[in-house]
Amino acid sequence: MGIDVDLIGDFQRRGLVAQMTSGELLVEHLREPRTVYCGFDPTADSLHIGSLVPLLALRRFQRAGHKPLVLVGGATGLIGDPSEKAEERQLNTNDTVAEWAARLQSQVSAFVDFEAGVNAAVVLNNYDWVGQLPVLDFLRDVGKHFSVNAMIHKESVKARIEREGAGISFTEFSYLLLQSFDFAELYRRHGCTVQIGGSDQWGNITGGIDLTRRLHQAQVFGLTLPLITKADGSKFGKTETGTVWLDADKTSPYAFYQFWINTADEDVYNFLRLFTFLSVDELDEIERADANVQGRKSAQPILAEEVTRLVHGEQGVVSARRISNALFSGSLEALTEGDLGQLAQDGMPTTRLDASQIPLVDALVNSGLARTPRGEVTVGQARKFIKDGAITVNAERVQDPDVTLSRTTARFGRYHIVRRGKKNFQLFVWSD
RNA sequence: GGAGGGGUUCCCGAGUGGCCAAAGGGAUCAGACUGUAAAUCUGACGCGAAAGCUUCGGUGGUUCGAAUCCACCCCCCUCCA
Repeated sequence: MGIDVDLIGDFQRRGLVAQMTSGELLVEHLREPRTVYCGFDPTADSLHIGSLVPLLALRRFQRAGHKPLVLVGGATGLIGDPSEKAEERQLNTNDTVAEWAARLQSQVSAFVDFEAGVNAAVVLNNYDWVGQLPVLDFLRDVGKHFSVNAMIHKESVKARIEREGAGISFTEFSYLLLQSFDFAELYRRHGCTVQIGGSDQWGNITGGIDLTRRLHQAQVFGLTLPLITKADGSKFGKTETGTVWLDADKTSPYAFYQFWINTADEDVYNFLRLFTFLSVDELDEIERADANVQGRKSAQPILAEEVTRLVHGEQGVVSARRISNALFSGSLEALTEGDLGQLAQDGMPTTRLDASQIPLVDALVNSGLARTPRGEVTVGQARKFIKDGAITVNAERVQDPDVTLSRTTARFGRYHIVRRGKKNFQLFVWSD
């Protein structure tokens, strides 16, 4: 397999480079097949879309002929990276972190290729080399190479020291040493010479570069990826329902697809560059074509399909698209009994009903549709939505707050599709 | 240690005895328009169907009545030492 010597050029054209060490040397270095790593700490039971750019970047390296190491931070996750938090974090228990680490291992595996021969991916857990490390060895062999004077000037540490009422514990302060040691250790064990990560990882990466030079007299490299920003300044990756997770059980493929299809025009071409493998030329073509389109741009559906396919596979795309088409094409009446059953299968938000009837207000509350702007679910909000004309039952607007849902009004005696606002749907299924 | 300034509803920020559930802006949600967009316009925005109930750092007090006055306490900021 040949090496794509223009990998960094492609990264730059996509806007995927925040910082990199010795640019010229790195480009030169990547003319040969190399081993590159990126770490993911288990801070939750799933990664979210914030980790997507680094994951895909690893895959870009692999496609260019390099060998990706995906590091799950079973050890570092026990400590907590101060660069990710404005305040000292609560430590999670060993069991919790171990369980999360195991989950992440299988999750990240979907993003790289293990059958690629010489540059097949490897998933590692840094607990394997840090977990049993004698503290005295660590302090003498690793700690000796770090200057506290320099460390307190690192961005992440400085912010915490200067922040009123926050501070930083020795535990988190030493995070840098652990991650630096990872890089040195991956160099020693796997010949890994490149580390990538989010832009907040720059300090941790350069720490590893320095340590590797001191321990092994070797030149290794680092590259950070940009923080994803939106044109309107709001935070990327959040919806009114919360974080967009990669785990299908936490964020369904349908919800995931919807997140992307709702991308603003001002962001969508940029996101296509960051989150898909379509070539820059193809993307330019899409943008050019869209410029002449008056209505719906073609970019959002492309983005949604590409990213959903990467995360949830072809099946995820098919079901997400099936639900989306059913709900947003405006022809709910056309759905057959089989279609409705499929929607539930596909992971459309569903509530099961046991009684023979239920007041619409209660249904809105039980399903969580009656969510106030503040995030609470109340009866009052349910009534308000109905009065405001925000509620639709089986495609018909309902404005009487005393309406009751029953089997007799259900489609095929089983289904009610309730919509709140423009794009919040809930499928109610009456049990047999 | 001394001298000032301040803590108001998700955020910013008015309000200094009743007309205050508390101006205005932002965020959010909904309606109209539209492309499941942006911009714009409209409405909602403590809880409650309502009566009413609970809010203005905390605890007490004055008063017919307090976010507004008094006492003490907690926290933040600025300046001086």
